Amino acid sequence: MTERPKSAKFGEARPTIYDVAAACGVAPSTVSRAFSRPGRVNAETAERIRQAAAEMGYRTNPLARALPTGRTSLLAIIVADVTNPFFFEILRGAEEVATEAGYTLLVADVQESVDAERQALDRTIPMVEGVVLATSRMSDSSIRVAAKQRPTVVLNRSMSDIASVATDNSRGTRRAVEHLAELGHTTITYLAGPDASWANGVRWQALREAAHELGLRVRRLGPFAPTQAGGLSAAGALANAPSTAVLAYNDLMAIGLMRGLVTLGIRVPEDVSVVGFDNIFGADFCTPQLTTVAAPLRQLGAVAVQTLLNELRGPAERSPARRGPLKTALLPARLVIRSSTGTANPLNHWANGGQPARTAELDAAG
Amino acid sequence: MTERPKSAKFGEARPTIYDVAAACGVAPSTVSRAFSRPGRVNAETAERIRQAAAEMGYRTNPLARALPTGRTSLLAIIVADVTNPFFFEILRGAEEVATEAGYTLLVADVQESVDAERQALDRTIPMVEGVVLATSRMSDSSIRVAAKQRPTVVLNRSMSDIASVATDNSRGTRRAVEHLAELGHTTITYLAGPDASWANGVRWQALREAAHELGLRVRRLGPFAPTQAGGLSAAGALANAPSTAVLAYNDLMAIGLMRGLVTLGIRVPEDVSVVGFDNIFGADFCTPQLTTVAAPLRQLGAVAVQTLLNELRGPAERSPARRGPLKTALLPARLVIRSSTGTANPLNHWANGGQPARTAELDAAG
DNA sequence: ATGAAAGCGCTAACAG
DNA sequence: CTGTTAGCGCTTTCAT
Repeated sequence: MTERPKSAKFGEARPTIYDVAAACGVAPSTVSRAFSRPGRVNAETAERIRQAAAEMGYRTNPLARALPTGRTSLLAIIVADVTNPFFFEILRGAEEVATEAGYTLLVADVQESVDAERQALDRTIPMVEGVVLATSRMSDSSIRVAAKQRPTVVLNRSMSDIASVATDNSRGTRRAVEHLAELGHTTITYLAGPDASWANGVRWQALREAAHELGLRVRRLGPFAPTQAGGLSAAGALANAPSTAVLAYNDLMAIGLMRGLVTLGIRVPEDVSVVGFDNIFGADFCTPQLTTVAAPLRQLGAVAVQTLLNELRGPAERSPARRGPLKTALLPARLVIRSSTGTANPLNHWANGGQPARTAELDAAG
Repeated sequence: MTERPKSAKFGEARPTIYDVAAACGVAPSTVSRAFSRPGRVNAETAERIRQAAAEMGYRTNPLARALPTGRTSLLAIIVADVTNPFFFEILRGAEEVATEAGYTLLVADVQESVDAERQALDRTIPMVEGVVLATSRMSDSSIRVAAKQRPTVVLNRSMSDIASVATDNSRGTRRAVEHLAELGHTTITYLAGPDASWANGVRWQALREAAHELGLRVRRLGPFAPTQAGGLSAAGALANAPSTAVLAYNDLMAIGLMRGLVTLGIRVPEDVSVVGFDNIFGADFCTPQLTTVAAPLRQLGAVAVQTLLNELRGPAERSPARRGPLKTALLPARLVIRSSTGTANPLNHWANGGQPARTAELDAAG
């Protein structure tokens, strides 16, 4: 080992437990205990050790500690796209509880690529004690292999054999549908997101059920990219299949959609009402302000890490018996009504006079 | 060492170089070399080793490697607020080049708290090879103590003895002032951000200089929190000191300001033109769309990490001689003109009829 | 080109 | 309660 960062010009060769032990006339193991197992050492001795350590500027070396124990105090969170505002508050929530518990959070951005996701996992897993997969694009089986190596919890997804936490999309969707029904809309168009997205499936399904119960019809367009650009292109598709109410896969898409709509001369909410999902940063200042099913972002991140922490502490609990599938924690969503939704206009020229839909129009029960 | 994560139920006791060595009939050190020092071992032997390793599922243990060498392949980036869209693209850029170089990025959110920042540093420094401080709120001297422990680069700040990378705020500000001058504005109000912000000082200074040269007058209001809420309260302050043109410390504030202005019945850009800084996510879909001095966000993150990597490779370069201060890398900003700026209306009732300013009105040369 | 051996700094039995 | 003694898995002289 030639030039270690610490010896070269950085760190000035930090003292070790040996140095402290020598200075105090005790064994290194005692110093070790004084720091890692307070209580297992005589109060006075401990105090003497702490004192000396402080003076010498001793700091326990996390690497050296991690090697024999595996406790790195590191947790990883893999996000599909750091650039997506959806994750901001999730990260904040996750960091908060991780830090609180003495852990450091390692954030890996995989840019919506399954490949990058697998790589990130390969890279980080050996260094961390646990992983939270936020909106993973990987298959269930790939996730299971990761979960075999380290405690894992999935976010925004539901798996029967892996701890999961997600937004209660069904209830949220239902609230949105009710809102639209109250405004007099009779047909709702769903702008689909990625097929690989768990939430996409759940939202569509919930929409169909709620619509069925309330006697509304639904129709589906897409899939589109879950981005502003995706929403923009959805505007074109929608123009070919007019509708008075749209439920977009997420806010980003909804915002893009609205921008696309104005350029086509279609007004929101006069001509079309649009509802998004998530309530991300910006939903309150786009024009018109977006009505959306708000996900409890901060809480989602917090609960995910909390769950992970619990698994780290007592993995013995559910492992042996494995009685029945794990229930996924469903956090409540709430509908935030703003200005992008309005009463359905039965005389709406645009929605009634458009060309026939290019997409199959289904009865909700279909 | 009782139950290591790997032995319990996770990881199934991964094979070590000893296992691989035994399987190949070579010494462990040879296996080690085969992986860490390709070329220093016979091509055939190396191949044989790789083969066996692959079959046995051997993976080098980064922790064990890090202990003797200090090479953790970890870099830390400390951000003031993960929730601030300003950082999204910076993180993306940083992650990209870090990953590219085989490093993993550890993102720490310090929620705008100097205390949390110091803690985060304490926690991460021993585990990482280098640090980038993105928009640190700490004092120069605190930064220097960190830099003494690990290679460090500061982002959005300029220090003479620490590698720095920042946006060329002066030129950017100047472009904004020119734009406003062309539109016929004669007085520009600066909405100040945090005093502790380096960019805040630079922007204000540049504004004064540019205004002086172009014969405009300037005035300053604030400081305000660099958030939408801060901008909202600035709207009130501005109402007491009317102006036809405003330069806000950042986009978040500009957006908040515009929202506050509409509630006061003041129109943008008819009554006031507003210009922001950074061009964050949302600047293109707020109403009106924001004219702003765009920072090269992605590039900022990328260059910061790149600089750090360079320091990691050759710290010997500038250390001994230390000939003169380090020049900070200044990345070009560009003015993005959208809809929040318009021609000054000399008959503007609001700006001319308002109450006298509560804030000192200074001549640019003052 | 390869082997033998000595750690990196800390933790964890196992005695005493 | 504290000392002794082995390692954790890998890297790196130093020989051969």
